[in-house]
Amino acid sequence: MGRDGKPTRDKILTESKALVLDNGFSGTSIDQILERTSITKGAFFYHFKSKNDLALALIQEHAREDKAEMDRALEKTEFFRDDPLKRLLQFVQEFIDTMSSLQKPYPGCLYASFIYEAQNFSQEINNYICDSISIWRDTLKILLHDVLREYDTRLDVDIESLADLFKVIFEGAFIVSKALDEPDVIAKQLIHLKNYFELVFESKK
Amino acid sequence: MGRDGKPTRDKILTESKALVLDNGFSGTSIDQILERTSITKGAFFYHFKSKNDLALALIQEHAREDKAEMDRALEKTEFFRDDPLKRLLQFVQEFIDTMSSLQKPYPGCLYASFIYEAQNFSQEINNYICDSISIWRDTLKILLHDVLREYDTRLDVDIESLADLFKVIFEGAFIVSKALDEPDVIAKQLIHLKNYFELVFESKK
DNA sequence: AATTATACAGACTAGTTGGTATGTTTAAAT
DNA sequence: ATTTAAACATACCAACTAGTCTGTATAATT
Repeated sequence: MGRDGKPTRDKILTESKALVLDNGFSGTSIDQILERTSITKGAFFYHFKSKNDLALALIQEHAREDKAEMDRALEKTEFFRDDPLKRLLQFVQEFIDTMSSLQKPYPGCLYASFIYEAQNFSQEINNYICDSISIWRDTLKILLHDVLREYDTRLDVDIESLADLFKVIFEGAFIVSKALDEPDVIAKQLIHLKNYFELVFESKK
Repeated sequence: MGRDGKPTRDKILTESKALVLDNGFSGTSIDQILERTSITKGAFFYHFKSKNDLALALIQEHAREDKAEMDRALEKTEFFRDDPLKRLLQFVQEFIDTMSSLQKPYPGCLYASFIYEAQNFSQEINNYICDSISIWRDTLKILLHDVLREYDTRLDVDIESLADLFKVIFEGAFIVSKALDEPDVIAKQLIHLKNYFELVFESKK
């Protein structure tokens, strides 16, 4: 009954995400999206009942991919579970590897883009962003507490904010990388995060 | 000849900056600005020949204040010039102090806001942002090289990216702070930067 | 007091915006 | 072959957008 709409919907999401990261959500018109996807208004409003509905779908999709990347890195580092610090360091290294082969600056993060025009969005969307970033905090907190069971810290550190530091550096690096048009900023900043982890923890005597 | 227009112009800049940080630049209409400032279209377009002209003025003004804060912190830490590490740490501490008394999340940074809709702006504006962030890099590089003359590093660090880390953490902390609606994120993240500086440098033997 | 340039007020416009209404095509199920 | 619902296409609209135009108030200068 009718043809398959998923490719169209996916195309809309992919192209509009790219447009939003360049122009902002308010700065991206539906007509622009239609041009990039070579579809028409009828098709667009068949898949999304409003522009705000597209925003919600964009964030949900981004949150899905975001969490998937986190889980992938978690799985790949399970091998080091016996040494929680090694695991933590390798966890960061996974993202260094991903980010060190960029030719152009990373297009950026939808969370950040949306946060800087948060008043245009429904509370539902803003909650979604809040929850998604909290997941990183909670996950990193677990990894850090595992480390603390076997390591001391060379100075007093607040673990919750140390968990946040991961996303903080990512988001900040995106912005500086885009501003300076230097793709390698992101990987280089993540190396400093890894350095900090290496320096702040020491084996219990 | 005619009355003083500076208060009006300043009011436009102040209110539109606040609006832009909440709604994005494209998401902020001139009518919104008129409502917030209680002026009329005639007054607005007397002071700014176009909306893009306002964008340029906003960035220039923000860059001015941004640099002023940096210079203020530099001056306040000149006292520690004999110990470059102490000076660097105190430099960071100055911003920790400023950011630790926030009741609401810091409204954010115009550079970041603009970067996420960069395609809507002229090259002149984007260059302005690039130059402004480069100033932080260059200034921190000087402070760091001063440190390196009297200290060793506990592990290999790239100085240029270490200089960038300052703005990276600031920008990232703004976003996470806004997303989670937690004002204290910024100061806490800056403390980690200070920690990192403390840990990475050690006195030459 | 008259002049003059500055600083603003407010009605107006052409183009763009998100969104709708109605019709048409597609392809699986009967 | 016919039906049927999903997947589009296209013309259209009201509201909003940035920007203009013409007129008026203000205050220092002559």
